[in-house]
Amino acid sequence: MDKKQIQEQRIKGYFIQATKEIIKGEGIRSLNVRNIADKAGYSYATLYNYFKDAKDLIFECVNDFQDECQLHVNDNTGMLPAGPGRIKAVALAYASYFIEYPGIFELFFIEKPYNVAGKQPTLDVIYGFLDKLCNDDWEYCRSNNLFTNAEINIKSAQLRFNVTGMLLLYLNRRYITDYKEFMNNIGEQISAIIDR
Amino acid sequence: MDKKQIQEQRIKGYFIQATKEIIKGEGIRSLNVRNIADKAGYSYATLYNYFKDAKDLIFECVNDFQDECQLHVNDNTGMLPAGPGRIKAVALAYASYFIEYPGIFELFFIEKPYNVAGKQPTLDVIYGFLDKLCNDDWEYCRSNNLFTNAEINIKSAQLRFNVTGMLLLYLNRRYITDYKEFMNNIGEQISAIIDR
DNA sequence: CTAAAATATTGAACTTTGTTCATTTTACAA
DNA sequence: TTGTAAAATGAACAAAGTTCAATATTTTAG
Repeated sequence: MDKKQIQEQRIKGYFIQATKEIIKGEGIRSLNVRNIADKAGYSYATLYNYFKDAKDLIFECVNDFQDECQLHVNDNTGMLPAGPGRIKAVALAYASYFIEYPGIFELFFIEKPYNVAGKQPTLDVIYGFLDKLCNDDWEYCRSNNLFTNAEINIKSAQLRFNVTGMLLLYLNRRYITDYKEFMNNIGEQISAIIDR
Repeated sequence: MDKKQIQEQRIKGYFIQATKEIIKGEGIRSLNVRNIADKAGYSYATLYNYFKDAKDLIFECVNDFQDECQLHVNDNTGMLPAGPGRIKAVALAYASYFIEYPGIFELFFIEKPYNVAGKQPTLDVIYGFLDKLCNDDWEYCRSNNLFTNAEINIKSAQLRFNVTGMLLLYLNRRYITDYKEFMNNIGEQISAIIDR
């Protein structure tokens, strides 16, 4: 029965791939079961043989997007030396990823899964994602006594909440400015947090 | 033609009142033109004689909710002396308002109006709302040399972004904790910002 | 006061989207 | 080759936003 599982995973993959393309292209708002299925080369009804519902399918994309975001961050910060400077660069790269793909921000932070219990692990990793990206650098700061444990706890939390809030306000047009100015502002905020 | 305008405003008011009740009660997700019209005592089609579309109607609620939130904040902080201590209390009361009415947070920060140009003034006042609530206290800090202008700019921005981010993560279940613990955490964050 | 004109209200109907299910198609083992 | 299990599918339904022609009400002119 192993063949069956391979085939099932492959077809799930087609739907997930189609969903990811639409989220990255037109965004989450123009996502619907019919255009997902079209792009995957199946009928919309077939989708329900592989996923409980549409929410279930789109939350399957979270892990892939996290991997992709991590790559983007590594590409932009991997050459920097560990420490506070790289934390700033990581946070900036993290923000720029979501600005490039607003639909992914919506999926990560705004979309509500119907069945919260089943999706809780996914929601947890979203919450801790930026911390995970900075983990090595926080460890570096700790072991080199650049910050105390208490400082690290405060700073990492401030980074997480501040960046999330800025992105929400910017992407939802409550915070009107252009990209360049926004990146300057978020850089200032990040520096204010890290540099004390 | 003044009578006409009074009548039109009155009927718009019935729809707005109905919408506000549903947002505060069942939340934005169970809001639809048919249950709004039912509660207002009209047909759903009548709604379109008074509002361009459903988005237009629900954004009309923003001002009323801001007034209500301001009252809530004043009730909880009006007796305190102006200054940094009251800024903390205002930010906490502001957060507690949105926690009591998650639907109002969604309306303020997540809901997207189709016609962004027409709604931009509303979006601007949402962005500056917390700053407005704290305005007297920031002025107090400035004139008493408790903080420099630069500090006030940084701190007010940090407060705005940090509180918005925490509320988003908490209300959308990325940040799993109970109400009491959350209020402790947000108090710590606010203190870290204000107390330097 | 009445009839015509203007205005307001309304349900029917259309669109879009998510979902279910009975039916058809396909794959495969005997 | 054929019978059966699995997979794929379109028809159909529900919920929601929106439009519009028809109906009801109000206002106005004679």
